[in-house]
Formats: sequence, C-alpha cells, structure tokens
Amino acid sequence: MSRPADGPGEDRGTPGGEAEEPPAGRSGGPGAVRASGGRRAETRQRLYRAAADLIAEQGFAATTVDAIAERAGVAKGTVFYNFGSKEALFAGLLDHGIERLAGALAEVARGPATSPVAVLDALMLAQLRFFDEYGPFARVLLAEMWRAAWQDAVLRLRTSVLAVYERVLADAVAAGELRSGFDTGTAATAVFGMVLTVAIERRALRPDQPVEDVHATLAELVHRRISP
Amino acid sequence: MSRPADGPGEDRGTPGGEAEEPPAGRSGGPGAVRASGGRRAETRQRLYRAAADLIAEQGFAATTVDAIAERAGVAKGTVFYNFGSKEALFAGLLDHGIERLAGALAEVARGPATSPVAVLDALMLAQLRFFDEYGPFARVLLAEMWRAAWQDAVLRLRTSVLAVYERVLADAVAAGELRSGFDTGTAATAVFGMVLTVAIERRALRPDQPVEDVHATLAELVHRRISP
DNA sequence: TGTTTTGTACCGACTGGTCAGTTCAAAGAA
DNA sequence: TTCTTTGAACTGACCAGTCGGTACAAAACA
Repeated sequence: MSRPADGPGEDRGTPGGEAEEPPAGRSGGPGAVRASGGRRAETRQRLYRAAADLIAEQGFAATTVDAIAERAGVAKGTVFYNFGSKEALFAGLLDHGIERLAGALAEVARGPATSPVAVLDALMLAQLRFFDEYGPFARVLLAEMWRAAWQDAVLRLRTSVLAVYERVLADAVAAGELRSGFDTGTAATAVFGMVLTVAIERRALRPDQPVEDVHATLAELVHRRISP
Repeated sequence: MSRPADGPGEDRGTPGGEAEEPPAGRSGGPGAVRASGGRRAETRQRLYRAAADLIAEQGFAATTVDAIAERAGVAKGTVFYNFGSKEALFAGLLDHGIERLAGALAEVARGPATSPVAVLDALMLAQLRFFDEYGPFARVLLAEMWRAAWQDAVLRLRTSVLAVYERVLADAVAAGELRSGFDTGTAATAVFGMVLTVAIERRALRPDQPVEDVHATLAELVHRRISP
C-alpha cells in the first residue's frame, strides 16, 4: 500500500465524525478550527435535504448513497468525507431536524404568556407549519421514529419536543382547565402524532387546503370549541 | 423438469398470485379445489406474521426474504411459491391487516346505536385494542403508509377504515354535536393518526399501562369531558 | 384391489446484479 | 499551505429471484 506515512493503517485522516464542527486539525493549529467559514456546512445542508427527500420516498435502506450524492450535486466521496457513513449522515439528519423543530416549538412556548389552551393551539399551528415546510422530514420522522436503531434520536425527540407539549398540558392541569391526574404524557404523544399524521396527509392529498383550516379543525377537536 | 407440456418457457406453474384461494387445478377436478385443507393458508399466515415482525423492526427494504422465510420456518422458495415476489408478500400483508382492522371497526359501528360521541369512543378503543394485539402491524402501517409504492393499500385504508370514523363524525355534525361545516375528513385522519401513534408508543414505552387508561386519556382529549 | 399418474406444496443451492464503503491522484478554495 | 471536494475505479458482502428436484395425497386406471 502506497500510503505515505500516515500512521498505522486503520483510517487516514477520516474526517467524517459526529462533530457538527469541522474535524479540527489534530495539529492543533489554532486558527484552523473555525476553518472554511461555512463551505462545508453548506455541503452538509445540501446532503441533508437530498437525503430527506429520497428517504421520504423510498425509505432508508432503499436509498443509495450514490443517489443522495447525485441529488445533492456532490461527489460520492464528499458524503463519506463529511459524514463517514450512510448511517451517520442519517443520524445527523434526524438530529438536525429534531433540533429545528424543538427550537420552533420552544420559541412559541416562550412567547407572551396567555392561557395554556391558547399556547397549545399555537404549538399545534407551529408544528403544522414546520412539517408543511419540511414535509420530507416529517415522513422520515414518522417512518423511522420507532426503529431501535435510532433510539438516541427518539430520546431527544421526547425530551425536547414532546416535553414542550407536556409542559403546556401540565399548565392546563394546574390552571384547572384539565382534570388533575390527567395523563399529560400520553396526551402529549397523542397531540404530536395527530398533528404529524394530518400534516403528512394534507401535503400528500390536499396540498391546496390552507394550513390554517387544518389547524382550525384540530383545535376544534382538541378543546371545547367543539361545541356548536 | 418433468412437467409434461406446460407451454412456452415464461413461467411454469407460477402459483404465487393474488388469489387467496389455492390455485385451483385447471383440470377442474372437483375435489381437488379444497385441496390440502388449509395447509397453504396456514403457511401464508406464518409468513405474514414473520414479515410483520421483521419489517416492523427493520423496515421493508432492510428485511431479507431469507430472514422472513427462516423466521416463518419455511424455505425461501416457499415464499416465492406463495407470493411470487417480496413486494407481493408485503402488499398481501397490508391488505390482510387493513381488512381485519376495517372489520373490527365496522363491527363496532354496527353495534347498538347510541350517541355519535359514544360510538367515536368505542371506535378509538377498538382501534387501540387492535393495534395492541397486532403491534408489529401498527408499526409497519405507520412507517409505510405514505410510500408511493403502496398507494392501493392506502386507498383501501381510506375507504374502509377512515370512512368509518368520518361517518361517525358526520353523524355528530348531523346531531348538532359538532358545528356544521366541520371538516370531518381531516378530523377522521387526525383521530386515526392519534390513536395509531399512541398505540405504538404505549407498546414500546409503557407496556404495563392498561389500554383502557390510554383510551380514557384520548377520550378526554377529544370531547367535552375535558372540562374539570 | 394394487398400481400409476397428476398436481400441489415445498425445498435450498445457485446466479446475476447491486451497493456501502475504500482508495487515490488531482484540482479548487481560503 | 491546508482544507475540502472531485471523480472514477474497485472490492467484497449481500440479496431477490430461479430452477431442478423431492414428498405426498388424491385421482385415474387396470
């Protein structure tokens, strides 16, 4: 093997790691860390988007790395340079999406304090809008959420997304708007799953229906406005 | 091959078809049809169950026919003898499950006529119980429901399962329990997705919690009993 | 009655193709 | 100079589907 002198076989520089940051030259050069101010980040974004699109259509296993690279407009080698493996790319995609969703919901929850029911409403709308914008990600999440392989991601989903719902429901209990003893954990999952399902269905089957209409229906379902 | 004169190459007996019934000897021998009293049907059942288990864990593409055959305790050839292809096996599995679920819900809807809200309650409980019993199928359905490849099955799901929910919601509108103009289609999907998600979550994370408790939470969420 | 034929159901080694991941020299960017 | 990307060839594992063949029960026949 011709490899010059790169240390014992194993892998060469192998940059693709978990790190969101660039690999950080092991030479410790100080300036090197911040590195290519965003070129690499942009490549990763493109790969995330391409992967989400394809995996939403075909599933993880059926989607080839070649196809992802082609759709993203990069060379196959770039995928492995950036992520190291197909699985790591996917794990990164899940994390990235969950983080954004959690951010969107947390922002709503931080908003001007009104009644818990109003906040719940706003959360559902925010989730609906998020999945409307990132439809492929919604499908990927739905399909892969319960696979044992990605339990880490599911855990993050629970602690960062479902927790927002659960907190609001707990507030509602505290405010006397829900019976005390109400199972806020199950209800949080229920609302999340409801919104996720409807968001996907709307995109797939009724793209013309305004998100706001769908949201109104869900709001009516979930609280007392149900009554005529 | 010893088969006498079976026509030009193409496929030989190629039994694996859609038919639920045995292929039925073309010689028309009357007794032959009932054939080996359900042996084949039982093999198919075993294959359905094995496929559902494995696909729930790993997804369709990642599940090999070899693995399905092994888990079912049959030879690989038998899978192709019975279904013709991996895809056809999966399509059969979806159909089979949807048919059973639709049957369970339709039976509830046919029951003694009470208020629409009570029927909605009963439907949710029935769906919860069904997915509790056929957990792997629930996960398969959730994960694969939106893939373009299985649109036929989704259509059947809509016309035979979601329609039951939609009808009850329409009854509720007619009975004045919901505002007229309420979007029963979206709401039906919402309820279905909510129950599906919660059923999977319960099985995966809280297997000890009684289904009835989960149902009570959902019931409170969905209609006016929400109020303290 | 015993024997032969027929068709169903199943078996499992084998094949042809596919794909994740590797390697590497060279070019572009910062 | 160093980091990042390119592009194309290569490998080794893996897998859907095939096909020659077996087992067996129920006709059909003698």
